[in-house]
Amino acid sequence: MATAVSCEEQEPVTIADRVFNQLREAILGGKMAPGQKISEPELASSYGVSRGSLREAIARLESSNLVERKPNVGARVITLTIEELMEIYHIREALEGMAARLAAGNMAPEEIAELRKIVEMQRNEISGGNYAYFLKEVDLDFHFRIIQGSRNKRLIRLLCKDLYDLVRFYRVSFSASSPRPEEAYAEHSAIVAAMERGDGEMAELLMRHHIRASRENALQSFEAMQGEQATGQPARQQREQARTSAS
Amino acid sequence: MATAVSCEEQEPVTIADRVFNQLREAILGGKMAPGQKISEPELASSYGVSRGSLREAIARLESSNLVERKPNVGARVITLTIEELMEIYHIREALEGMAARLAAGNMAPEEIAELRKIVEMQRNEISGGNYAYFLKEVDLDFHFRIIQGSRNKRLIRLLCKDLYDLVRFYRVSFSASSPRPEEAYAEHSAIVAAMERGDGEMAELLMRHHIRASRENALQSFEAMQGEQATGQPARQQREQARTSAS
DNA sequence: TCATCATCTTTTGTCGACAAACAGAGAACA
DNA sequence: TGTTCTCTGTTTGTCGACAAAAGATGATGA
Repeated sequence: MATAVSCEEQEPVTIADRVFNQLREAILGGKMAPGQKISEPELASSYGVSRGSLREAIARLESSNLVERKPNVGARVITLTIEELMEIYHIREALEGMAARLAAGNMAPEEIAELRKIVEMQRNEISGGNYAYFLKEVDLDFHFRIIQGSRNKRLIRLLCKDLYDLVRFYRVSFSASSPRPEEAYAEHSAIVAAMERGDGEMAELLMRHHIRASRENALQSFEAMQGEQATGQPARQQREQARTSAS
Repeated sequence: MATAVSCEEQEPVTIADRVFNQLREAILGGKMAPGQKISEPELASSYGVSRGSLREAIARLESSNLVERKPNVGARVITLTIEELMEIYHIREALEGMAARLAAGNMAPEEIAELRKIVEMQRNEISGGNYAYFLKEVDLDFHFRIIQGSRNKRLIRLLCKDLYDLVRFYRVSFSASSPRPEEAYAEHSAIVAAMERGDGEMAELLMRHHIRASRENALQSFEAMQGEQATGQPARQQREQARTSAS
């Protein structure tokens, strides 16, 4: 069973495609700081392409909400505020709730069985005390599979292509969302249970509860971080701590 | 009181902006048929701009989901199938439901009072037997104001900029969504009543019910249209009938 | 007559160059 | 000393031209 279903990113066929992917990875990987200016001539020579191709790549980054462009001024990597992150969580709550409802009616029993396996894998990792990177991947896999299970192509594109890039970017720039793996496991398990019964309405309610809890948790850990930063404690330590977390 | 709040479209500052707006209007206005090929040289000379600017406009149309582009092949105006329209309705149900919930908590009492006025205006139009274009505008205004009332900028952009263009395009290409103004009025009124009580949860439920009813209605009228087309009756007549409808 | 292949035309992707707009440094003035 | 204006350097927006790829057309063979 392949973990990291992710969302299929078609491989680049044109130069602008390749540059877009590279820039996207650079931003999501933290190699470009939030708010950083994007200089067209500089990047063009850096990637060895012309400015035209680079501009097309930037246009696609803009439509992915990863950069902001102002006319006659240029493009900058976005800077996510905590308010915008809360906005994204509200949208995720609505959309992934709908995705869970649809998935409960559309996923084949075998697919739901795989979902159950993923959740149990998550439990084993937790009981082994493993709060590491792998756990976060499994968590993403869980959410992605349900989204795919909705069979709603536009919903899939909206969540995977537009919103989850922002979620990843947030994790990089804030290095946040503190660990609550036990709660996440219990909530995931309940969602799968509802889907196993074919209860789409309940699956939606549980998914919305799950994401709402994530949002409140993210807000609290952000405010705690702000407080500690104000006291002069270096933020580095919390970041290291938060890095080993899931959902 | 200004009707047609619409969503603020900033006026063009650059040439690509202007061409984008013109093309967008052409597509939404039905001047470009669904599935029509977009020839870059032809359109460039037609609008009197270079191919580079036109390509940027097309890229923005693509990010608005109004055209589809294949590498080395070109761009075509999208063709909405009934399945895709149903997908959009599901997304609207989730997102506008959330918008109504948030709006109930965030809109000022005066704003809600204006909303009530809009709904009553709708009732007067209906009792006057006026099922015309104006009624559809009022309906859009109602939905837009609630979306704006959510105060969630990303949600606003998502619904206004991405989804509602598609809804408009659907109305043009299918000329559909049959009239059910009385039901729409009752549902709108109930939504506002919930907001007047500050009951966000109920506002969400009612909004979701409203959009779900619209979806089922659209599906039924589509199937009826298909059936009548199969019997040989010209579709023109139904289109004329459907044109004088709301939500 | 139909299928297949070669050739040609059209269209897209890519590139470099020019003009307009913005940003910053330095000078002039209150 | 602080503010404003100007000048200059850089960056963005726009354009036309070239190369590669897709699609169309006609020719050839079964």
